[in-house]
Amino acid sequence: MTYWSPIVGGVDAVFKALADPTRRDLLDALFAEDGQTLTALEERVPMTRFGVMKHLKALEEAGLVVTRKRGREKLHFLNPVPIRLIHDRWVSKYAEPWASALTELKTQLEDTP
Amino acid sequence: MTYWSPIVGGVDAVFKALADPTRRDLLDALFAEDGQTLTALEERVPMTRFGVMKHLKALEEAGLVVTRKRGREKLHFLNPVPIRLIHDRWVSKYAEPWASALTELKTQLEDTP
DNA sequence: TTGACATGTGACCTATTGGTCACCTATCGT
DNA sequence: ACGATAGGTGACCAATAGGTCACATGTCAA
Repeated sequence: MTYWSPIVGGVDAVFKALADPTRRDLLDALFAEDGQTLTALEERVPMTRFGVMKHLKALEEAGLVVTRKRGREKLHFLNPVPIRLIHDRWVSKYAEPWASALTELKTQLEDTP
Repeated sequence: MTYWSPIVGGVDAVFKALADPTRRDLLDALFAEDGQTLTALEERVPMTRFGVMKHLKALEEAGLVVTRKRGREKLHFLNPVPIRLIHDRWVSKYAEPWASALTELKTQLEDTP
């Protein structure tokens, strides 16, 4: 069951969105400076405005980016919620057991005289 | 600088590998039961052996799966290291500030009389 | 040794994706 | 009102990815 999901296209959309290096670069750009406009982001990436627009659309549909319009410009903000959900519900599943296995090993070693 | 990398194709390969639902299913299958063979995994997924092979190859090149040969069979094991690296170096960057922002807010609220 | 079994390779096709462009709408400043 | 600026749409193309198949190699078990 899903309690609340800002992820329109589901988990799959988030993973797919993160799969492209350009989109990760855009997230990095927004992480460095939030609320940037399309034309500002366009300069950060070797691509025409239209390519950037498509990537931003993918990020937005995945819920990784939220937007607000101010006059004729569109401001883009990073939304960490989906990536946090991915982490909590999926990444931790694989990463944690390994970490705890290490911890157990450590404990075991320390407990052995 | 990279200290040690089991990720052959780099971070990008890992993200790309995780982007496909079939490959995530395969990881789930290996998470449920480690060391499965190709034909065993084939039954878990609506696809021919060859499709599964390609997906496993992608997972292996991303370092998410490691293999061992036993006679004529090839055993597949889940490797949590790359996903852990992704988490530590990338996911946490976006997820953590948000979490700490919440924590700060909480602290602030509690400190206000 | 012979047949069944487990996996591997390369060609092949189709659907999807990344990227560009011509053209269009809306808003700003003067 | 005007040109300049910010963003949007749909068509289009090339590259890649997902999937299947014919065929081929290595390994087990009787």
